[in-house]
Amino acid sequence: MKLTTKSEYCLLALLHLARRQDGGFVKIEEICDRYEIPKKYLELLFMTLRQNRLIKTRRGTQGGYQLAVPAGRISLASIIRLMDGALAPTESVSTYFFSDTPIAREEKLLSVFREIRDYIAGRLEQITLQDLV
Amino acid sequence: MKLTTKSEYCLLALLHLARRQDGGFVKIEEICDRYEIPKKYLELLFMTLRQNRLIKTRRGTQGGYQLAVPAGRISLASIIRLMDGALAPTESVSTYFFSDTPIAREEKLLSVFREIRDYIAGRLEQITLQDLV
DNA sequence: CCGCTTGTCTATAATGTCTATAGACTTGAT
DNA sequence: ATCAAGTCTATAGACATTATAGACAAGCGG
Repeated sequence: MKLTTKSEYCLLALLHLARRQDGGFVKIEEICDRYEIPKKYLELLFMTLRQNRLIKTRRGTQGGYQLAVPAGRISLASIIRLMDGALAPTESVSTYFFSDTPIAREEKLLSVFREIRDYIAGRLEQITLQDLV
Repeated sequence: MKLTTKSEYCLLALLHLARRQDGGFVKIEEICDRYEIPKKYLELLFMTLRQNRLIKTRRGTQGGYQLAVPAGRISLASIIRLMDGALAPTESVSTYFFSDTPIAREEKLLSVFREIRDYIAGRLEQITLQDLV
């Protein structure tokens, strides 16, 4: 796992939406202003979030974004996997993004990194946006 | 932290040297053959390991590489930091490679990733090549 | 000393990923 | 109708990754 701005921007943006869940739709510019995120870039990232049903949108005046699911049901793991892929330190110990890497044949090395992956995944699956509001 | 082939190749190569510590110098070709590593690439990586005193070399016939330090004194953390940088999932929670990233202002998010960083670093600092021989 | 073998070092190239930006299009409210 | 938002596809610049090439240096065996 390595967080890029994709995950980081989305974590911030979704957290912002979680905090404004009461009101209507939140304009993207509000989020960009608050966290200094390039607007066009966040729009791109939001497309992915929307296609994966994490957020709902409305167009036009009064348009914007809101969470499509209660904040308590969106884990940090799901956000990061969506934006940056595997939580594991290397894909040879990844559950959802498995592929062979050079260390694949050294079982002891693998088990070290599997243990780390399990810790990370366990932790990030447990924590939701609600916990951070 | 994200392992690239740099770390993975070096972990394998150093582990191989750890297993052949008794004999003399190990030729790079032996390692490359065993793990299917491009020779010129591993030579490049070995330069870094050598400049950081993890390995010693001898040139010419009977030349090759060997560990410069007992296997029990080389942690996985030191290898990975050298080749791939921060163990932390993002540099805003990294001790040795700190820099600002977008999530820097959200203290709760930071603490989640700090906890993960601490786990990874603790684990990888504890495990040495000797443990994997 | 010669010639072979092995490591050293610098430069560079191919490919992929990250981080956007541009611009034409769609939808909804008034 | 018009304006204000989001949608979508394409593309580009910078950087990282993964090497490869080639000239050089050092050690060994005769």
